[in-house]
Amino acid sequence: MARGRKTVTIRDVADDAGVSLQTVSRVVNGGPNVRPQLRDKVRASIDRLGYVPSLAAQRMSGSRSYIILAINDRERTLADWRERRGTDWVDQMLLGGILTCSKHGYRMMVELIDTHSDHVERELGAAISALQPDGVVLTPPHSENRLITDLLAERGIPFARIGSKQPGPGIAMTMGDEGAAHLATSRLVELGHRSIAMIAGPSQYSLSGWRIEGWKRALAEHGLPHDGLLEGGDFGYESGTRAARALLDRNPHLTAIIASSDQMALAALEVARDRGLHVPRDLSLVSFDNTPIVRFTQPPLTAIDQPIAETVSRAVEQLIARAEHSENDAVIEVTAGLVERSSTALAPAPASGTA
Amino acid sequence: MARGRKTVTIRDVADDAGVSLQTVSRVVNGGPNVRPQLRDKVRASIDRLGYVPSLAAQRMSGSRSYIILAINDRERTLADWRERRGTDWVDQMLLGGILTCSKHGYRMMVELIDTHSDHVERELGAAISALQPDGVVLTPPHSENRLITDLLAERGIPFARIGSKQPGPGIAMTMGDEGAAHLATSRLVELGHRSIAMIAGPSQYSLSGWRIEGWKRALAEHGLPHDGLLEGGDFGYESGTRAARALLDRNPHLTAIIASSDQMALAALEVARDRGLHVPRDLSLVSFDNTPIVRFTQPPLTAIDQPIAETVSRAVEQLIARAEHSENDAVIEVTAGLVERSSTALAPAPASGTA
DNA sequence: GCGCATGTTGTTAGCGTTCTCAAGACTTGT
DNA sequence: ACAAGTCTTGAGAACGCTAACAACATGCGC
Repeated sequence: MARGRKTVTIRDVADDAGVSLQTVSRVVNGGPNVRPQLRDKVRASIDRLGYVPSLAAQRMSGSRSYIILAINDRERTLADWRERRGTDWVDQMLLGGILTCSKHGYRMMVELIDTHSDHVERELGAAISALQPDGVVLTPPHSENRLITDLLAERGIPFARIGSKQPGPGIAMTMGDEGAAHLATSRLVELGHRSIAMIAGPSQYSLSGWRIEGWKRALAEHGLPHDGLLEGGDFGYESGTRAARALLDRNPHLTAIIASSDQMALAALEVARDRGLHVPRDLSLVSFDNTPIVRFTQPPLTAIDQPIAETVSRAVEQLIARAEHSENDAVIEVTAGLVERSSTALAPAPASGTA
Repeated sequence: MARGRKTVTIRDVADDAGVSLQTVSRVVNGGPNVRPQLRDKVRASIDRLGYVPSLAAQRMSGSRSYIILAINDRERTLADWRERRGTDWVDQMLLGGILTCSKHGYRMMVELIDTHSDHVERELGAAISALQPDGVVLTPPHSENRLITDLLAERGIPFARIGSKQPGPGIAMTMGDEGAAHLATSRLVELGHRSIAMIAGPSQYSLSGWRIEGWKRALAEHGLPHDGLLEGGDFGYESGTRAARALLDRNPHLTAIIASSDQMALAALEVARDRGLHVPRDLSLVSFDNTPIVRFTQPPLTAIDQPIAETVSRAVEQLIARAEHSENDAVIEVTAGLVERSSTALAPAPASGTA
């Protein structure tokens, strides 16, 4: 029982079409020098027999594995998952990646690796040795981990660092964090806000820094101060609560907060509600990420849309190009947009009498 | 440049340890008859050289590929993704799968396939031929597609059908839909509700039917009617709006709705708000899925928690067991729990004077 | 001490593909 | 019409690993 019908191999096709293995291989791979007549005959055999080359065999003999590996932070992923926060990285990245891979005849595989562990190298090395991927996509906070990038560079595997601006080795891809923060801040200024705070992400993510820069730059352009208006968080809900409280305690005239993640924005929304502040009448709120959650809060949140899927998709395309004909490293910036919903509004008229 | 350091192969280890290839292979695969002394020596060489067997080579020569393939519905996945609904299947399933796979030395690969297309067979056949997975996880609505299950059965590949109760071929795994619906309904009855409606999922998913059954059974147990209290949806937001409106129009005394997806529950929440009905004071709401979204709505929704990750995890374990030593098919039921939040409350006292 | 089971190691032959190189068929310029 | 190329096809090796078997050591009962 359960005997699988024998697999159709290239040899079966060759026999069926009356040609050599090599000719079939050439047809399959779009080889250049095959007579049209023969090519059609071989194609017919392939269709009739339902032949599909074995990925493993292709990897064995050829130079490519047709596999792109996507590396995620295990710790963060698992935390997100267990606590049922939106695991936005994973699904957006996976879908963007899978689609683009399959468009080019590649496959995407996801690997979870601990950043904090001492054996990042071992874990990554093992994955690479086992899979021998043609390219690797690194997500923060792996993107700027020297141990990782050095290892990949040494092995000569093309890789893309999502959320990094450092030129080479590897392709650096950013999602316009500085510009996005600047955009959000400017928009708030436009709405009349003069005291605009930021809840930043953890400093080990460079994008946290860029967002702070964008925010500061926008404030500076309008001659607004930023002292006491910055709090740090770890992207998680609880840290958002802490940060929002601290900001509101410290700045009685605060009218707007930009949070570096949806979870922290949600927390800020809750803090505002607790204190009887109406969003957006009393306090405007902008978040980063634009995960599905923020459309269904009350009010729905204005958010910077992180184009994760698109970024990964473009990263994959770059990697495949490098796998097939070697190209140079690059720094690529995808721009993020602002999706205005109902958590932002004109700044309240300054309470002239108070404090 | 960019020449990768040559890969460490089993031969390098063999030479280093002064043994034959086969001995190394035995050590790597935990073979039974190797002298401890030699085994340690080989292990030392493996560690020193950082050897990890090539998956492709293992697949080529051995009978296993160490790959589990997870099949998702492309259409639904893409729709969810584009519209930024929570792509709950994908990430929960992926994470549950990846973790369990890697625990056993396997890898999980995700494939998106169109159910509606006429060439499901071709798409799936291609994936199987290329990857030659040791097991396949099918998610609804693929789980009961004869074309797919027949193909897998014929090829002798173990597979698990998530969301199916039909015994064999393949492992059938359900997430206790009938029981969960019964539980939610009973709980509402307990809270004093007498008119409890359901917004069901599309009929092509058998779980839609089971949920309806559980709901009806609970109602019947308490002598409550179900006429006019059922509406169908497609799991999406818009369909939920339509269904909720129809239910409220038709049943003036309606005090509770169970929705077969979070999106539809969200829609119902919005419809209630539009009509000036307070949730949960005037209307109780229970949803299915318990995706991250429902924790942050106002009020947070009571929801049936679909243990997707756990189910997939168990499915993977079953598949691996079958890949290694053949076992019989099975029907496995994982039970879903009810997470009570603030969208459910005691039924309002019947408005005695009205209609 | 002999025969035989059992434990341990090595040898050989593939797995399905692509790469390299060589050989034959067909052009082309003169 | 002939040499020199170009296009087309095929043969054989190689990729890294495991399965199957062969060979040798070791232990045991008698």
